[in-house]
Amino acid sequence: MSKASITIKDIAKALKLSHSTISRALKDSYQIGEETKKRVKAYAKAHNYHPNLMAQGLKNQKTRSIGVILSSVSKVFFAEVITGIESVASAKDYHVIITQSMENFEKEKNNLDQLTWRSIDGLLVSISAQTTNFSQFKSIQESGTPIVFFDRITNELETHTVIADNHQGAFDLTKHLIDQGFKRIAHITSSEEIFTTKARLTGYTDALKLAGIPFDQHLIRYCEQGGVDTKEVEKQLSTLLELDNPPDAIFAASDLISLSSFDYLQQKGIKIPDQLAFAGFSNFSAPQLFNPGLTTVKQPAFEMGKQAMELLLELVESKRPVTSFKQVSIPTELQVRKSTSRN
Amino acid sequence: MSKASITIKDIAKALKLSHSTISRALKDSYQIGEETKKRVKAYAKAHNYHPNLMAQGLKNQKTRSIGVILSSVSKVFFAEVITGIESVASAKDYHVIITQSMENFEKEKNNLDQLTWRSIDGLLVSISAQTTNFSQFKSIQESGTPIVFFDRITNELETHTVIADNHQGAFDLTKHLIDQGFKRIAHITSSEEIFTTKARLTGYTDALKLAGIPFDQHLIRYCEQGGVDTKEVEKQLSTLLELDNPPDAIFAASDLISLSSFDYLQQKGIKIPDQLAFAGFSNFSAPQLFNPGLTTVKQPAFEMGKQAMELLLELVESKRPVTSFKQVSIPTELQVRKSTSRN
DNA sequence: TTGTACGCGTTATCAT
DNA sequence: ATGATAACGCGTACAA
Repeated sequence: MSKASITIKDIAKALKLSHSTISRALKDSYQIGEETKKRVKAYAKAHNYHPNLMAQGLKNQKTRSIGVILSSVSKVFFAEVITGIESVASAKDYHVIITQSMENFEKEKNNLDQLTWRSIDGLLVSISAQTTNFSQFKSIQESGTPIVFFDRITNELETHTVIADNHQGAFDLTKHLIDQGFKRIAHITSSEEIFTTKARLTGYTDALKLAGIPFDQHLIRYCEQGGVDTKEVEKQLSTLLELDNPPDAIFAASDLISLSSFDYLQQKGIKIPDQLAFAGFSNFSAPQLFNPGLTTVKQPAFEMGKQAMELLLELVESKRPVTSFKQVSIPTELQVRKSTSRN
Repeated sequence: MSKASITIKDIAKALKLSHSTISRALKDSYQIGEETKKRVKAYAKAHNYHPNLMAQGLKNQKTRSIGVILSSVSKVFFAEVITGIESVASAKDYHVIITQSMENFEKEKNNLDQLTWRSIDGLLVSISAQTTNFSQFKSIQESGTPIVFFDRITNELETHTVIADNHQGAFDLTKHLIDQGFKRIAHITSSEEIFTTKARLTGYTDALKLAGIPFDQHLIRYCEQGGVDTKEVEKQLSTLLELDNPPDAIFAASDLISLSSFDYLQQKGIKIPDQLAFAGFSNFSAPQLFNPGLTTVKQPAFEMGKQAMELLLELVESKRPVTSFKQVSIPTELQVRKSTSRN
């Protein structure tokens, strides 16, 4: 158990100074002589001194830890977001506690409780598909812990937000389908409530409008659980396929939904894109290897994580209360492949 | 900044007891009367008391945090491992600090330094493809911080290890290929040094031996960087394809290598499985959607993370030094799909 | 059965 | 320019 780590007191003894002098010298206090500073710093470096984070935290009421709530690390999108977050965190000596809500409101609440009593300095959240009540987030914010929302955001709280440009991504993809000659484009998406759903839906409708294609409510299918349950997606899909006037193209709104849908269509023996075109929002690592290659809208995951973390640390480290907030929106990237090509 | 969190002192004042009595009552000390215990606990619960982790840590020289080093969270395998780790951690009130080595020895060293001076209670490691020097791990272990290795392990340190049964997985896959009638099976794998490489290679050779197929050194190709660099994989592949007597099947040893290889073969217009069969170790979320569906050996990622964390916490929480160590090996799962079917 | 006093490593407020 | 001392919240040896 004996960590060989050295403390300020050790340095004080060795250099025959008081521990407060050491502390000040290490923080470059103006009250300490240059001579002493040098001696202290040299000794500290030589003996690989690092401040004890718990002692610092106890004193300053800061933990230098940031909580993150997202739906699941197994989604490539979030894995990349985490990498973005970490890149900022490690540079600024914060550490990151990641929790997964699995799209479940209760789990999200538990994570929130856990993180709260661990007394994190700040919180980064992509809200779950089930969440409609934000009182807990609000009370955390009011108690002084800054929150930044990313990906799945809300306007129930005033704070920084970071999203992919969902509207533009959905617009681009829909327009691409229209340009390919598809006319009945179905949109299978997540819970109606959440932010991304709305943004993507308007991107979709705007593209239709621009092309003069009438909007058909029957072509919009919601998955309340965001597609965690495969059955849910399959049900919506089969509803679509059984329409009197079925779609000729499908636009899936997320990784999970894309996956389940694509799988289901394959199983049903439906030929893509000949019988039905298919595309979706997705950050799969290898959509080109699918059968056929999958047209995707890719979200700038790393960049989103990075920027969200930067904004959060701004709030955390700000001396005075921040009152003006940024709504960052980062462009998506349309990658066209075989699954949407009209022969 | 004012967290509304309540402390032991607050409870003491409210109940007109000393703070040490409160502390003891909350830990069910035998020296405290049942009556008092009840009152204290009731009050604590009612006011949502939680011990301040930093104060506890400072006192006990424990952080209740566990460091993790792995190559990249963007690999589905590791994402699932993390979920397994977290499932144990959150149940036991530990938190997990995840760092990524990106298969780079220097980064691994930095992560190790970072984690060390954060004074973690234990360390979970899948070593990078480049690592050949274990002195830093050794000194951490000697200084009293327990380490458990998983996935990429080493026998340079004495400790618990958790792996997938790489030998069996490689054996099963190779045998499957042989049963399908393939005779020249190439194996494209990671750095020659690392543990998993060796285990998979012997699984491969054992299957060949059993079938009476001669071993051909030319069919074994190593990627020193573990496939982070696509070019590296492509080079090894093209070497294989240009052999006088080229392979009729390829067995890739990892996610990354599978991906790069499969992609390259597609680009070259090589028909799988007709011209060349293909299979690999991989935890892709949807190998069935590939073109063609990919035969894979899947590693029990969640289970590995879970067991590794459980073993680590055993060490961390053990009162007396542990001297006997477990080498856990968890079965892999062969999933046969089109990419290895002989017509 | 309960209270007092001290220490964990650091920082801040005094004083010198 | 430097030192002594208190405080952050908790746990525990020692007293009572």
